[in-house]
Amino acid sequence: MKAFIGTFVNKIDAKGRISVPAPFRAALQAKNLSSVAVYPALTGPCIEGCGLDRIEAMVEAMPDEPIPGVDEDAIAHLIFASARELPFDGGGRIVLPSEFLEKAGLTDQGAFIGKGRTFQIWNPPALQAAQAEMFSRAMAERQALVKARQGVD
Amino acid sequence: MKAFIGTFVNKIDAKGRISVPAPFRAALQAKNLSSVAVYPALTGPCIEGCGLDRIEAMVEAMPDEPIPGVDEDAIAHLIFASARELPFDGGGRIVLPSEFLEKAGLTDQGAFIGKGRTFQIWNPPALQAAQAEMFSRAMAERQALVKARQGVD
DNA sequence: TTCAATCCCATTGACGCCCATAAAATCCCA
DNA sequence: TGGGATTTTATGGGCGTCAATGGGATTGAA
Repeated sequence: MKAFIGTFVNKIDAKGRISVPAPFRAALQAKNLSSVAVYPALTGPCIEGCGLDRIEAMVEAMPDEPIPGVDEDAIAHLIFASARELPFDGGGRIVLPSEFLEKAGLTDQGAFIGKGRTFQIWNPPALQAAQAEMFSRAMAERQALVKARQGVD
Repeated sequence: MKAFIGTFVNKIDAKGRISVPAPFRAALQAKNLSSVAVYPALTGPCIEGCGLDRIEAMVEAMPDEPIPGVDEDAIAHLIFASARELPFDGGGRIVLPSEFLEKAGLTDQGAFIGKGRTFQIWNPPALQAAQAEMFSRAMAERQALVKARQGVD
């Protein structure tokens, strides 16, 4: 399976259009998809996307019960209800609805980042800040591990 | 499995191209790969690379849940999002994106060093300095061991 | 009719692909 | 074993293609 890998910053034009990076399109077209499914991310101030097939797989994976559990109901609201299918235009672009632009604080540029099975679209400065913090946290934990080992040896 | 072994210093031309050492290419072509996956190293001022298969294996190994954990999310950001797939040209070269050149302080030369399952690309002087420091630290620990033994004997 | 969404076409600039050269390593045979 | 021939590698440069982007035309709905 082709994964979503890499970071690509593209422009958002006056019509709200943005080019989906060619590698991401290729990954989707390998599954005969000509659109992306997009929904607000649950992990940060950005929007998340994937192939429609993954959404449908999530539906299949949900238990089908007369009275859904609280978590299932929440996921249904947060993902299924909030998701939109955005088809590519001839140039490989999608039109971002205004709700999504607002949710992610997008104005003139959008940063596509691959996250494996999914990708996200960020406001570039916000992405910078979020990743810088993750990086320093990772370094700090590495230091903590080194320190812990020193106590052991 | 063929490992990445050895050190090779190659030129970076005006287009940002650099030849991947033939032994490394051979290791990748043994897996039918015609590209490398490259990402900023978490351990030092250099960039790290491997076959795309290794990245995709990491993707497969990640749990596929609607709401990822904080650690999974961080890995996705620091590896998947930060990685780029760089295909070989006819001569076995890759073009290094400017983010990577900056991250590793690369200008006119790059030093490929094999690290087993992965390899790294360094600014040659920075590599010298880092290796010298590792060497002296190893020697210092050796001295400490010698001293400890003296107390025992 | 007016607005919005979708489709189509044009531009341009980057990137992939090709070939050409030179140096180095390897091979082969005397 | 030595020297020449051949292959592989590293590197430079040019050209064509495709991706990203902008703008206009067409369709459909309010």
